[in-house]
Amino acid sequence: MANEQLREEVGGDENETGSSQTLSRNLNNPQTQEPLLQLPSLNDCEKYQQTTDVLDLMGPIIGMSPDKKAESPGVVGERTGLRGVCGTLPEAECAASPLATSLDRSSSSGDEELTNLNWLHENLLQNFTLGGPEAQSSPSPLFDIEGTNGASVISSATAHAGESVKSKPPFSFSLLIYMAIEQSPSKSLPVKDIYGWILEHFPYFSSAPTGWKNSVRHNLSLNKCFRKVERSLGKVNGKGSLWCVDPEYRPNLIQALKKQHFPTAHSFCTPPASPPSAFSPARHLFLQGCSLKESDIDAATAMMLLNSAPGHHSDPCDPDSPIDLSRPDSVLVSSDPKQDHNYSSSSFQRCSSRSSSSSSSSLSSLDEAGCESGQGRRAGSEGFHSDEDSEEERNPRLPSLPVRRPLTVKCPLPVKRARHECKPELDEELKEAAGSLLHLAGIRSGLDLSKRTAKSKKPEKHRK
DNA sequence: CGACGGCTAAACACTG
DNA sequence: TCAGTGTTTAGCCGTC
Repeated sequence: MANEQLREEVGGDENETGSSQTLSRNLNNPQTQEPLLQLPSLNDCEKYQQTTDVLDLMGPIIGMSPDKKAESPGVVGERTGLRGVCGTLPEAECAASPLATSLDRSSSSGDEELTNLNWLHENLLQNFTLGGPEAQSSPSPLFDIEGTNGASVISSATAHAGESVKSKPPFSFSLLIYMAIEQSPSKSLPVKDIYGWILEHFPYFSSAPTGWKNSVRHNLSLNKCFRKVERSLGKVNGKGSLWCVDPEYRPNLIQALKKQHFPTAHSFCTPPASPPSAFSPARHLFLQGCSLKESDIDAATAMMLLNSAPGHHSDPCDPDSPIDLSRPDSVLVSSDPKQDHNYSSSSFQRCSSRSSSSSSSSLSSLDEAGCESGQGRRAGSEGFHSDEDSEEERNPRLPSLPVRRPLTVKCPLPVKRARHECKPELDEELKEAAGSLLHLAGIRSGLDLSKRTAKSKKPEKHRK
């Protein structure tokens, strides 16, 4: 039940050829069957391959090939990369996305300005298709990150990485979980699949002591960002629940991701060679599962942002909309380092707090559809605290998920309407995304990487 | 120095 | 019975 509804919500049946068909649906205008996104030519892709590595960065996270999915034990092969872009967005809105149109323009304009935002957007969205049929059909290495050619990319990166492959990822468990969940088409994963995703993307854990699984579960249980969704009728295999990201905390997680601290340098991160040099290290991000530069995480962040913003128009009232970049209080990127660790900024709550009328989030829908989690949220202590933790929220046994969180800012508009009303703000979203992309491109001032120290520098184990 | 975030370990209960 | 899952507690470390 839960699964079915989740799948319905994300816009497609995951079965059958699932990925490709769903991707087609997401890519094509349902009315005209015209492609919503003009995919660049192969030549373009190859050109980009020569000039940037950012796609390599995005690949494993955003659009791993279905083949890879199948290989992954934990990650059920029911995701498509593009889902992340338009998965929860009505196709019509995807079609109306200024981003899509701008991409059309840019992809045909032949603009080779490396710092051109269109180019960046194009690159990113190209990469968003990595997991889709285009990825499968395209012989371009860009679209075959993990396929035949991708293997070489990976091996190449691994060769560069050396020991770093076994380095601890610079992400916190909550972020790992978040990424795993966000990468799932249904935006929810069982613990096992979360394990699988982490293992797949961060080989470090494959050789790490199993304690990390405990940590994952610990995070899921304690971190308020994650919510448990009963599989209920949909349970086909095994025990356990599905876990999803609480939409209310999604911005927090994204900010956390954006602000994640990283090791500043790693031996394998070879100096960039091509013009968009700042992209170069990004190649290794999720292939290494470690050793990121801050620009790398910005890339990841940009991915996440784009994953949920342009084209995937956020409805400020729709918790299902990952983030509304147009809202200044949504993806709040504070310059205050103190806030970097304070994910509980009330503005987040304001922006993303679900209204009772906007409980159309995947989770809320699930909840309303009868798959009551029955667990509400526990009194999370780890992760992202809400300033508005009410007594109700602290009561882990209150089953009223949809109204679990007190409302602070109401969205006066019904979901559907609000979506339309927000469209003029897409420019702002694009600007936001552009900012992230500029970060991604290394066009940022004063990378104070030196300020940041590796969180994972402490030796594994042996601590106690 | 304290608060806080994060990680790890452990214990326990529940469930398939 | 067992393994997986979920929860809780405790302690430690690093950062601010």
